[in-house]
Amino acid sequence: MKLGRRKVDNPATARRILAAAERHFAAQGMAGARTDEIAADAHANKAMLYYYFGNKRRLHRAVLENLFRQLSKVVYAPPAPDAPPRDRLRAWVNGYFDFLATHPNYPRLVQREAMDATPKIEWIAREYFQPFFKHLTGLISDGISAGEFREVDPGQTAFTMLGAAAFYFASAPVMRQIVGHDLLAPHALEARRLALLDFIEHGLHRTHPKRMLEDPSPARSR
Amino acid sequence: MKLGRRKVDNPATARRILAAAERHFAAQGMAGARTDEIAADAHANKAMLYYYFGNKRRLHRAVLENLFRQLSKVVYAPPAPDAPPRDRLRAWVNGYFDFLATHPNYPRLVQREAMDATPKIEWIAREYFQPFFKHLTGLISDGISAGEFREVDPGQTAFTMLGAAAFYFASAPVMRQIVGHDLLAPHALEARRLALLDFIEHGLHRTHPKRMLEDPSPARSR
DNA sequence: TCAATTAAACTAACTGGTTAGTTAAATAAT
DNA sequence: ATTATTTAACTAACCAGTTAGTTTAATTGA
Repeated sequence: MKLGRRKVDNPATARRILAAAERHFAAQGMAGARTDEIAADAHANKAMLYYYFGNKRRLHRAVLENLFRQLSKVVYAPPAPDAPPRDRLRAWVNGYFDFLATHPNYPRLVQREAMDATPKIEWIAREYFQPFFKHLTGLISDGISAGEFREVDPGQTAFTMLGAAAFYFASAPVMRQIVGHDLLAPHALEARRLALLDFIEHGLHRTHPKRMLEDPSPARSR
Repeated sequence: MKLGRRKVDNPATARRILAAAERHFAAQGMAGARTDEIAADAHANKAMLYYYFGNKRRLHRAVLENLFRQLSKVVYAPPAPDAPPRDRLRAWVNGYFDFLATHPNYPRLVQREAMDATPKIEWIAREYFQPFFKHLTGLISDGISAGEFREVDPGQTAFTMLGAAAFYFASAPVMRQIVGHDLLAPHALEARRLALLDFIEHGLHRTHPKRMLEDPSPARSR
């Protein structure tokens, strides 16, 4: 009789713990993060972590699910279902980019999971990565069918796009030391967005219209 | 003056430990890897790990330096110093790709370090990442100056290229579950190489000559 | 040639600090 | 009054690092 009666919905303590755990898991990884430090960072007693989340692994999972849920809302929303593939793909990239920019912990958390060979996180692949990936390849396929994109391999192109986007954010901590400025600063982010869209534009499209850079999209959140 | 048993410079045990540590650090991270498991995997007594490498952190550092040394040999070698930038960049991409393909632990090890915000690994950035990055941006700048490439931002383009290459390899463990086949299998790697070169070609060059896909490069190792 | 010598290479068992997870009791909320 | 929330103190396991001693092999000297 496991009654999952926990009112884990709202309590401020649970939210503080979740936020602190997100930071620590992103920075140190699941194995490197310390429950004592998470609790201290959340201004909570360590026992609260177990009271609300059971154990370290389930806390980690809760962090991931919380982020995936937020991402799903943003990235699957069709801003203009009947718009040309070119615009729909650009809107998707902008949406994904905005999410990465506003959730700086996400790329590192996910990259860490993606590098883990253990099948213990198989649910992540099935539940989130797979639909996410299929959605992107679908957008690319649509563009090819419509004759707007070159006849690239959608899967390969999806890898390239995801890598180009995720690597920038995941590597930001070290790259700061290399390029000498903060990659996550607002103006750096806008430069990255434009460069990304520009490169995709030229790599993917048969023709290179100027409009992709003008950015009049209704999908942009900011 | 000389007495006793002669010291052999690179004992088999030390090499076995280094190889096992590379696998474990890549798969589990520095914090997640267990010294007992590394020693067992290397068929060595755990004390040998400390005998040869001092402690866990120095073993980890030795793993990284060993790989960086190998990479440096491959990726800075100018196959044809006076060749056109287009060819030099393609040779560079091929060399880097070959290194990633033949050293599957490297991308995950490096990505893990890149995500760490701690300045304890500042030597990596200064000693290896910085020259590596500068070299790539230099190649791109040369191509722009020569009028062969579009006037892109070299730094942004380097991020895109590195991300597109590294993400594929670093994410291979999970992506296998998503796309249903092994991304590191020989035919998958060749497909990835071609897709990468093709996308860079179209994203970077002013014109899109067919020859980039023919691959008659002398820089290819296989 | 062959034992004595010396340093390198190795092993099994141990240690102590760290860390995930628990408990029992107190307080706040309904 | 009963349940939800919070706390300090506790415990058991884990795990990096050590130690004390053994084996192997190169070198020396008679």
